[in-house]
Order: sequence, then structure tokens, then C-alpha cells
Amino acid sequence: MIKDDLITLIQQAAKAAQKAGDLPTFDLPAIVVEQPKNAEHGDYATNVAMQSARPARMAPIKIAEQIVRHWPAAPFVGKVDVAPPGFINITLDDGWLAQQVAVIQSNPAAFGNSDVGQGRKAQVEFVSANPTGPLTIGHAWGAVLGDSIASLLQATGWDVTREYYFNNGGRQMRLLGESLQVRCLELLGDYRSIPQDGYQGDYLRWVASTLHAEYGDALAEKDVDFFRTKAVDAIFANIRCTLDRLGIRFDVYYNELDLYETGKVNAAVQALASSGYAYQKDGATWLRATDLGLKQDRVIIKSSGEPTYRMPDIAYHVHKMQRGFDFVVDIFGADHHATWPDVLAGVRALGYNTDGIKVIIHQFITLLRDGQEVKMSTRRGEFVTIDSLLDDITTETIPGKDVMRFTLLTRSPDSSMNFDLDLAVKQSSENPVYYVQYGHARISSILRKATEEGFPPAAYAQGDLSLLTHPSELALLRKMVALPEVIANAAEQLAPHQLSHYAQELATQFHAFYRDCRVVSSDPADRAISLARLRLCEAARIVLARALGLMGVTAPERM
RNA sequence: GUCCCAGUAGCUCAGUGGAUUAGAGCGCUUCCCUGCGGAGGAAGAGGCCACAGGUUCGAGUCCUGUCUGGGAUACCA
Repeated sequence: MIKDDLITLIQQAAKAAQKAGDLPTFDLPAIVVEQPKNAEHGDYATNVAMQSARPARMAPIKIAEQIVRHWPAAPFVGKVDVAPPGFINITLDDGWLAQQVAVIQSNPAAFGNSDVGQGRKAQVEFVSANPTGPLTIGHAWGAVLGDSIASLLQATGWDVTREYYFNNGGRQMRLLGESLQVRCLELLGDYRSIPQDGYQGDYLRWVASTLHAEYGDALAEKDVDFFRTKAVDAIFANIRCTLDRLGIRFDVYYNELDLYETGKVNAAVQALASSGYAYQKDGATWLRATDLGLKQDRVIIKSSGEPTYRMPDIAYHVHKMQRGFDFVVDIFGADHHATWPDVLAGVRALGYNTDGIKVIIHQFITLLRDGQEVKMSTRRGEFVTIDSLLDDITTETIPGKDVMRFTLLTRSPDSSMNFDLDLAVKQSSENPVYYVQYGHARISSILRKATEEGFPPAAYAQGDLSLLTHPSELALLRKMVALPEVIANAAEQLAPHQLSHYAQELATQFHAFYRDCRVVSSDPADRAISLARLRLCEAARIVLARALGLMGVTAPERM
């Protein structure tokens, strides 16, 4: 990583200056290297001299000058300048930049990856919707976030498990079974009403008609458990299908029932009791959360003897720890933000360190249709499914998931976004994702054209990269070379939306290069530069495809 | 009431305490097809970064308060 290398160089320079007596002896501050907005200030800058002014008792600009004077040689550094009031500006070496094309080409599938994970086990839990109905727009953000975060972790060396946690037992599911039963009996001419808090959506009618075709009048004899199982099966099949359309594949579907059946919930309850973190009051069992740094104690076993949702969640997270995950990411909607501290407190009470568990809370999407807010409810059967939106925004050449994923990955999870359905459908053809994909398709087209014009890959494989000196070529190279840092930052901050912004900037730089630099030229005198630029194009295509790939967006060769 | 997240261009959103001009897309106004894909490019209009204080050499970014919106405040999940 360039930034890390720079930090090392800065430290070496400062220490050398101290050793030479050009700088007083003092402890260097933590070195911050940033990328200036203004290109005139170089590719990287550090404020270390300003931060050292006080401990060194010296003017920042003087400190900067001494650091630069003792700067060690490094192939990737082209220029080091001092600028008032004490910035050190670093510019990458043009020749080195051009050579990076070869580096990228030598590693097309993994350029930009790093190894901070070192093969350790990470788990990303996301979606985790109970099978009570189809996946809705409300689930989309978590789905896309989770999958891309998982991809980022894989790219940074983690051994990642994508996991979906669900519950197919309990009251909610019994109501689902009863609701399906009502729909089935309807088909047999026996009309009843959906139970209180039952599920009124049409999708249960479709399940019912399938069952009716298979079982006929025998449905009248079936019990609620039968309907519950059938409902869950059908809905899960639908959910998996939707996930598949989004390009999401889970490694593990973990069922809450397993926690009970294998005694894990019970074991956790016992352990909490013997640890003293659980106590009895008003006939219920409480978690002494106030002793764990939280505001109030919480019920974990109701006076009815049933555990609250917190209890299996605690047992589940203990199980995650026991499975040896070094890093766990949970992705929840804003409605869960109050619950996870309790769960983590419970896990801590059982003696586990929860520092490795990160919770990403994404805000809600406000849906608008005809300018009105659409309130969704699975129970009432009022919702907009992911499937239906995908249908609306899919085009002949580009799957709808590209638009959906890219759009969602443009926003920070903290922002509560408005999503206008009419606008989304109408404007999907103007979505920025196409701008990026167009860049990829354009490069692919150039490479195809090159082969036709007598510049096949074998011809440009050895193109002379040192010919890449045009400002637009260098600007493109700078952006390409930034990918490793973008991936590392996005992974560290669990913020995949940085990828979409990067991809747009990269596409912009490519379009500028295309405008300024003729690639395939018929003039024999241009042959050498054509070969070099074809290599650059190929490398740019690789980088663009990687950025898109991490977002789960396709990189089309034609569109 | 208390807690969490937000408030940046007409709209949807980026923005890692830094360096005279705060960015992108969409929308709007003008331009650019006698050579590789115009789903592109060039230029322009459009902002008291919600408001008020504070910290700092330096604040859209940190702290406090106010206002507005969303979420949470269960022996529901």
C-alpha cells in the first residue's frame, strides 16, 4: 500500500534528520498521510511537520524542510515538496505509474487485494428475514450491503462466511400457518377470516392454489403444522430465488430452532444464572445489564417460561464465537439499534470478548409513490417486493440488480434515503451505473477493434509502457493505482459505498483519456504508442471490472 | 421525556480536522459526430454545508444547545 510505504519513508526521514542533528529529538506523532483535493498539492500530503511543531519547538516549515532533506530514495516517489505552513507534498513518479500497468495485468483477478485478514475467519450475517413473506425493498439495502461487505473482506484476506439467520418456529410462524390454512380452506368453499395479526398478503393465496392442485380436498384434514411447514417452504423458495436474482449466495442458513434443539439456549441461560448476571424478579428471569454498562436490566425469560428474543440471539452469538470467527459483522435495520447492545452484553457476561463483533445499522428507505410515502407491512400484505422492482428496471442487456445494487451502494448506511419508485423506474436508464458500465463496454470495444485492426493481445502484450506520459494517461493511471487503498479503506470502515464513487471517478478518467488520446491508430508511426495505450486500456478494464465485481455489478463487454 | 441516525445545489446523495474556487449524478442553458461505442465530451446557471454558540493555527467535518425529519424506547421479533 502506497500510503503505508510513505509513512515508513516519513519516519525514516525524520529519524535520519534527528540522528544528523538537524531535528531535535522528540517522539514523532502518529503520521497522517492524506490525499489532497487539489492536484497541485501532489498525490499525497502529510501534516507531520505541523503536528511536530510543538514537541520539536521549531517552525513547521523548518521541520518539513529537514524531513525532505533526509528523504530516502524510493522508486515510486517522483517529487517531495514543502508548502506553507508546513505541508509535505508527495508526487508519484510518472515512470513508476506507467509500469503499474504490468503489475495490474499480471494479477487481473486480484489486483487491489491485500492480506490484513491473513486467512482468519470472518462472518457476515445479513438479510436474516423470517420466512413470513417475500423479500421487500426494506430488505434490499441490508442484502446489498452485507454481500458487498463480505466481498470486501474476502478481498482483504478474510475467510468469509455469509450467513442468514432465521426463525421458523414461534407465534409468528404459527400465525403464518393459520393464515395459509384459511386461504386453503377458501379454495374448498370454507370461508373463515384471517386470524388477528395474521398474514393477509396475496402470496399465501398463490401458495394455497399450488397446495390445492397437489392435495385437493385432503387439505381439509391437515393441521396447522402442515400449513406452517408448507408456507415456510414456499416462501423460502421465493426468497432464495430473489437472492439469486440479486447475485447473493449464502454459505449458511442458520435456524433459530437449532439453538433450542441442541440445548444452546438452555446452556446460555444456565451459564448466565451461575455467573450471577441473571436474576429472578416478578416471575421472570432478568439479565443484569446494568452491571454490564447498560442503562436497564432486561427480561430474558418471560414469566410464562418462554425466552424473549434476546435469549436465542445471545446464544446465537455465543455460538458464533464458539465457531471460531475472529470477526463478526451483523447488519441490521435501524429498528434493531436498541437491541444489539443487550445481546452483546449477554455475550460478554458469558465471558466472551465482543470487540470482534461489529454491528452495521442502516437507516430505513422511505418509499415514495405518486409523491406519497408508502408504508410497508408484511402482515397486512402491503409491500413492494424486490422482485417486482427488479422486473421494472431490468433492460435487454443489463440485469435490474445492477441498478439496484449500484444505487444502494452510492449511499452511506447512515443516511436515511428517499426512494421514489416512479422516478427509479423512469430514470433507471439514466442511472450512474450505466456510466461506469459504459466505460467498461467502451474499453472492451476498443480492444475488440484493436484485434480487428491488426493489434491483437499478443502484439501489445509487450508494449512499451514508458511511452505513457500524456497527462490524461497519467491521471488515469493515478486513479487505477488507488484501487488497493480504496478496497482497504472500504473494508476497514465496512463502507462499500466508497466503491461506487471510486468506480465513477475511474470511468471519468477513462473517458477523459479516450477523448485526449487516440488508441488504435492506422498510422504506422503511431504503432508503438498504440501498443502501450492498448495495455493501459486493458489494465483500466481490469480495474473497472474489479470495482464493479466487488459491488456485485456486472461488467458488460457490450451494452 | 430519554437515546440513536440524519439535515450539504431544484431532486437524490458523496465529502478521511487542513492549504484562496465545497463535489457527483439527475434535471436546466449553450456547444462538440469528415478516425477507436454520443449510455460520451466541453462550458454554464444553481450553496449563509438547518440555526446559534464553542474548541483549534484551521471546522461541512469535533463539542454543546435549539429546530426539523426518521428510528428506538415491551415479559413483540
